[in-house]
Amino acid sequence: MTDTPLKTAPETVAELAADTLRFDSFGLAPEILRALNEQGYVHPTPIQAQAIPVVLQGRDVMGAAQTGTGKTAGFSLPIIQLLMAHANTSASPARHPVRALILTPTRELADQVAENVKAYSRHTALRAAVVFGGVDMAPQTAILRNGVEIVIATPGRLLDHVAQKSVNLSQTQILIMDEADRMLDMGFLPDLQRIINLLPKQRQNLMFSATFSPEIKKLSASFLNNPVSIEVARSNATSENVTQVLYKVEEDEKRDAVAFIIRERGLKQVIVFSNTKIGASRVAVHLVKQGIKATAIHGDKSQQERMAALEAFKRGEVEILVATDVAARGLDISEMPCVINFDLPYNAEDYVHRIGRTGRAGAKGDAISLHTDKDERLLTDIEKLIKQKIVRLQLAGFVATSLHTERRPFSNSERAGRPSDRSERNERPMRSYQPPREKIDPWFLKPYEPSANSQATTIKPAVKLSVEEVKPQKKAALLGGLVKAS
DNA sequence: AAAAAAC
Repeated sequence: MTDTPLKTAPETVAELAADTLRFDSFGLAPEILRALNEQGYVHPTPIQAQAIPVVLQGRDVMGAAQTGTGKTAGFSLPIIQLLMAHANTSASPARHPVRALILTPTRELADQVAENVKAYSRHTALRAAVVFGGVDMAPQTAILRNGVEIVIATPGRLLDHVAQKSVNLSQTQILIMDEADRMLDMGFLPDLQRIINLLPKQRQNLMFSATFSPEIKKLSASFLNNPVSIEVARSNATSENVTQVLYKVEEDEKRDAVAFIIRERGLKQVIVFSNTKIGASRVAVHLVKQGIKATAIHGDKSQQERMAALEAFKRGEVEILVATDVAARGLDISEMPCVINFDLPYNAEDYVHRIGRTGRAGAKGDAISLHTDKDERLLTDIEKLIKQKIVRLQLAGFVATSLHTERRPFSNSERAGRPSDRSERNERPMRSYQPPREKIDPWFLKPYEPSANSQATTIKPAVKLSVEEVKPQKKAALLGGLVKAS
């Protein structure tokens, strides 16, 4: 499925090992290998190479892996194998006990994991069902009552089915918690605890998390039994394939800035992240008004609308998906060349997740974030977490230039003495800014000079731009902010 | 502070 990344040159020992390995060297059943063959998969990814043998041994696993690493296949292939190998050992097969349970934090992710599991198990007798809220319960109930071995679920709806007695978890041998850090963030712990109380004490546990916070370590210590740690990417690290930049704008310029960036770079298949549901909707509306094919996806939309938006985006009918953090994790959408943070996320970890939507599977990606004066603290948190400084650039036509009374970029001399606060300038923001259509290059960059050992030095802009020196005092101010951070 | 997830 789209879950398995393309191969790139091996870099780590694990990757080297994975390169010489083939799926048929794990002792997987012919039915599974056949499904893999049909999809053209021969070599496992690093996390698959590490996870498959360990899961097959029946060990608990704590996996630190971002999406796009082949994580889903990493756990679903061996659990399919385990369930096949120990088929029908249940004393009461008529009761159709669920034998493996996969929990995810969002409905879309549940759906996606289910699609993968179904594809990998299609030649086996195993049945899988996906269960999440926002849609009619009756069809789910019917499938569950008919009997399934594997359930993929969001916690709330699963507990609903438990209350209705349409699902029996008393003989579940394997529990998989996907995106466990997200589940904690979202306050799923009580539901998680309730579900775990329904499971047999003796079972195999697999927990996956993109980041490795103290809370996750605590959860792992309480739910996992002597787990094997599997780590592919450096934890809390962002992909080296992703070029990260920051553009400073004023709050009321953000929507225009996003439209501008999309148009100027000719971006297609971009996720724009907003911190709020209302913000996401507004940005989408604004982009549509500017003739950009955009739509919003967030938790206030019906499940039908959410699925339709995602489908339209995957098909390319919608080019810009404006999303809340509902889409930050897990969703595997191919060909994501760029992610834009309309707002910087409140949690630094969410930054990692959001920009993890691009630069997948060895491809290059751009992560563009807008920030305002108020975001300095968030920025220092983010830079601390990812252990690198993000290059700060300025966006022509914004902050200091043509959004205002004059519809052209300010000259250097004009810009130099200009107060940054709009009220001081006694100016009214322009409501709908139309970037110049002609071939006036509206971009300029003020490269922020990173500290000597910063990784940001390797970052190059994605578009050709003219470069201008940063004023010494401004540079000092920027540096000052960063020095305090580290 | 806000997002997500059950009716």
